[in-house]
Amino acid sequence: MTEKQRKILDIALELFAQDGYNSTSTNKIAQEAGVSEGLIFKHFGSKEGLLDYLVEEGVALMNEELDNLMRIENSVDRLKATLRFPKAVIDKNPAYWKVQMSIKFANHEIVEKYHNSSFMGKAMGIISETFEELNFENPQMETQLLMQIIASFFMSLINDEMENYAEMVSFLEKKYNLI
Amino acid sequence: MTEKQRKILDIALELFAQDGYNSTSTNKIAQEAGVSEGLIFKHFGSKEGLLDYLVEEGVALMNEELDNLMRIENSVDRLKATLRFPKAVIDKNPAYWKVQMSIKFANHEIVEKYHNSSFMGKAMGIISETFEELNFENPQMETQLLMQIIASFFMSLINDEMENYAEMVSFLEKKYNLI
DNA sequence: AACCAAAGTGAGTAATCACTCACAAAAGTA
DNA sequence: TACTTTTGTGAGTGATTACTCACTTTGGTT
Repeated sequence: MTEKQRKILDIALELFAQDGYNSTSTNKIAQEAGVSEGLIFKHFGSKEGLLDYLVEEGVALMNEELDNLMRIENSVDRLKATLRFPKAVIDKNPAYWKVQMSIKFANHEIVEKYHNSSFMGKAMGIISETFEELNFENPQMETQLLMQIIASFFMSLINDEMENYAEMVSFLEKKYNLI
Repeated sequence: MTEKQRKILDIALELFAQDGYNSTSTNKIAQEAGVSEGLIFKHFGSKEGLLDYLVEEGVALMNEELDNLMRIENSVDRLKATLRFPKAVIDKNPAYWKVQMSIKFANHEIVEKYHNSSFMGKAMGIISETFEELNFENPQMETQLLMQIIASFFMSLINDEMENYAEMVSFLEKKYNLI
């Protein structure tokens, strides 16, 4: 990976997150990266190829975080960490998830392409296992509900719409009897 | 409102919902509506003016639905109806909410403009009042959590990602002791 | 030094975009 | 009927878009 190649990716990620994929021109990316526009296409083939690369990086990051979560042995601690997961992940790399969200609703064809490589399955596995270990009455529905809640937290955090995240976490900890 | 004016709105709503606002050209709207492209601008000023009109219609629809919800006297029944609210609303007019979601993440400037006219405040008022009437221990946090859950349901339903909505509703009814 | 593949350039291109405008048809209104 | 207003047309425009291509520069190998 060349220095300029990395620069293109970094600037593209920043601009995609800030202005959206569709509203960011390859011309602007080239200018801000201090690079000729042609180089983008030499390296990534197309604008969508550039997005592909960034999405893959995001997926890799998310899988890493999920692996860390999975490694927590104690079920109670794992569930606690799961509740804190959205904020922890977003604080590390907000741009990747802003891009993911912006394409999820705007570009239907592109979303279809990425849908398979989703990490939802892995996340569901972790949560499901946790609720089973904790002997919840209906682990499947508990899993599905918590997945919804976490997804919603992701969206709110990306839009800076959740000031009292910590309070919400401790509220949920009480509900789940984790004290 | 002219016949052609209504036709433009209907087609625009359909195409915005299907392909997204940015990916829908005024040319295509005109063609599918059987109307000259100029007429769109004569009636709505700009492409964004057309979107404004549709968003206002959506806001009016949502406020109507919220008023209906508010009119339910019995707290238990109102909370039950609140849980069914997302599916009930989306089943009636899916296109409006697909458009709302697609612009929420793609067009940052446009979102800012609509953010004030949000009906979130009204929804929060209804739910908050319900939890207080039902003597929940922490009505504020309960409200915020349920708002998140409902928002998540909206998103999942729009993307056709929730097959067992009914099961989820009855699961939540048990959780909230509504049986 | 001679050579070559990869990295990098930047002017150019065809397509698409939202939007304009001079004009025509239709619909009131008197 | 004579008029004004509203509704409607469609060719045209400048700006922007993603992408191409002929070419140059750079870095490493023999």
